[in-house]
Amino acid sequence: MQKTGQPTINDVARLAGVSKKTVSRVINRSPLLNGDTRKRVEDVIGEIGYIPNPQARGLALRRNFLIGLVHDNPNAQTVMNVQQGMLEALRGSEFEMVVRPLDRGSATMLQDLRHFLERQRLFGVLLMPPISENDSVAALCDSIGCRYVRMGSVALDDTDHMVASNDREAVCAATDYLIAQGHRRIGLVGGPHGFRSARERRLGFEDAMANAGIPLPRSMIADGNYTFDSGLVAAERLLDLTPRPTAIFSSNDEMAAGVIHAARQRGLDIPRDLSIIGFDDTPIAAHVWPPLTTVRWPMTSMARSAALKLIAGEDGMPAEVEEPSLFLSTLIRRASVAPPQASPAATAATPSDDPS
Amino acid sequence: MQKTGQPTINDVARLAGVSKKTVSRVINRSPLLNGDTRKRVEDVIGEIGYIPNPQARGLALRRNFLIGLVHDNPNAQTVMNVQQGMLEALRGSEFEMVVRPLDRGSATMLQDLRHFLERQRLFGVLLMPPISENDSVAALCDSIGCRYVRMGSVALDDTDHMVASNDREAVCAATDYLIAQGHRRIGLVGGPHGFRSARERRLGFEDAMANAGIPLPRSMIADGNYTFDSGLVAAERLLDLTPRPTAIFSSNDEMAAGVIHAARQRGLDIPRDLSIIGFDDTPIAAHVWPPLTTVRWPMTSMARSAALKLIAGEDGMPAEVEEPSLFLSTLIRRASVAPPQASPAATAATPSDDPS
DNA sequence: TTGTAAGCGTTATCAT
DNA sequence: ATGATAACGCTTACAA
Repeated sequence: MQKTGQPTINDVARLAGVSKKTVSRVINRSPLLNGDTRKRVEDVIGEIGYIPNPQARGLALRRNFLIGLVHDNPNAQTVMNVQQGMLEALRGSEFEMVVRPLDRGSATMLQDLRHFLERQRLFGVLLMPPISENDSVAALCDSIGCRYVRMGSVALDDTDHMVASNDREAVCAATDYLIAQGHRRIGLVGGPHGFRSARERRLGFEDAMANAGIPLPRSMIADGNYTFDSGLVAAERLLDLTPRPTAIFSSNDEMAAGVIHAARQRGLDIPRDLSIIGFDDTPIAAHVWPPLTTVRWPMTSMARSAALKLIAGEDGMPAEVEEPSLFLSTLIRRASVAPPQASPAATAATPSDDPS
Repeated sequence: MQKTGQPTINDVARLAGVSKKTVSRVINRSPLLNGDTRKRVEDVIGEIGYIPNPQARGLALRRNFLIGLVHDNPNAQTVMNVQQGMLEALRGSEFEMVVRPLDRGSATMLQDLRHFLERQRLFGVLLMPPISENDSVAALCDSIGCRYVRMGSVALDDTDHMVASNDREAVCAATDYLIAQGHRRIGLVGGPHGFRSARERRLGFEDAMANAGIPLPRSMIADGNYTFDSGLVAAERLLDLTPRPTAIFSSNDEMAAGVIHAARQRGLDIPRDLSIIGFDDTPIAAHVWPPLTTVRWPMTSMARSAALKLIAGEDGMPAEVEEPSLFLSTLIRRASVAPPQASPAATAATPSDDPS
């Protein structure tokens, strides 16, 4: 035992009457080792509670046991779910997770990231959207020799470097559901320009409307920036229309909460006067009144797979993990959707496929 | 430059025509150094983009540049705010943050933590509530020689080892506000047993009622476990009372959201028929309908101070940072509180201090 | 003010 | 199958 309290490999070697290297072999599960010696060493290790020092190990191996999580503060719940997924994958491995928020807007963002990566010499990083959508970020990781996996709402890279959800199809299906309920005048509260997710969700919405042969005037689309307030403002614009929409798809839950507020401020009843669907299935969706029908994407599983891709071949993990790259979202039906009211000017087009 | 690509201290030394040690002195800002030499070395460092290797540094210094965040998944927003505060404090320093969720319920929780700390040899940890309330956790850190700072809703330790909010007083003030509005029949949705925060908040509530001379029958208190559903159930119990409460203080926002749902399901209007106050000021508070009056505690600032305490004296930080240990919460007044309706059986006591 | 030698705890190389 | 020896990149003695 050294003064630091923690026993070192030398202590083990001395006590077991072998060389450091032998102990090292035991630690690293070298196959060419006498069963006896191994046993003896393992016993000593157990007795004195020896734990290899990751710093020394990392130095000798010229590598590092840290995995970075790089994000640009999307909503808190998403980040937490991703952290949880990563940690699940890393659990039991020798890797730890270090978190690095970045300011997407900042001019020095790329520099900051480079500094971080070069300084810490991270083993790899998990890139969360929307930063993950930035190709130069991925290129930077590559050039520095830092592994990476990107999370996105659409395939952003080859399967070894990304996990993706199918936002476009999921929104299309959600909109189909609205249409199946009898809605024709459906508004879209879109996400911010430059966000791939916003684009995919909008495309999905347009797909559904086009498939149903419903014209989609530009006025039925109002963009927000994924915040509550922007959702409220966008909804006001939409609800000012005459005739006003009977349903609104919001590109995330937080904006959907804003839509609900806007509707409520006008005395509109949800879902009687207005149906609403959100996206993300954050806790807010279930806690809002009425509970919000929304699209759930498997962020935790995606993060877990992403992390597993990162450490594939390391630390006893199978060299070629075949983790999935594409993940499916599902529509969570709650109470914010109902067939449209038979109000004047409503069923202008086809009074057909009107369920229940 | 080595094969790894990154230049090392040797490269700098060679290029600058000095010894490693001199470069080391430059890096560590040693005072006894010829200005010329320093300049020359610094130039070389800048030119080749040398960055000291934290692993090697840590090994030589027998220390580590990682700060742990240990938590037991309270709500996501709280964890995110704390992470943000920590990161603000660590920004620009050589420290990184590694996150470690723990399962408070698990029998092996203490062992898990010990393993984590011994393996990683963390420089220090920030303990979030409710794990921070566990004295054996702090004792464990101590015994391992890992610095720690605890976050809590009341002073849990000496000022070097904790940051605390004043939950009791804050809840007392919030309840006073309800009383000042004219409420007399006020219910409490309490937090789970074993949580210090739950206890403090309840005490604050009782303080206010006692100060106002309002009797507080046991039936006016229903405990939940800080979740939406438990808040809903607790509220149902309270609202079943005859006469029913005209106001409810909920020990956190998530349960308050459950209270709102319960009230709405009975056709009660908020705040006309029922006033509600929550605690935490999570995003949910502002996004619920009506916007929730709630108590905000400065978690980000607390986390920042906690992290600064942790690294006091290190990395160029002043040796004796006098970071505050006690933090004040504030009541955020929104739309969920109003004077009680003049309904039958209501103003039994004093029809006095009735504002607005 | 600067350099030399030794060491931090581990692994790779090359013997034996 | 096992062990000396030299790294890994940096810092602390201790000299000069």
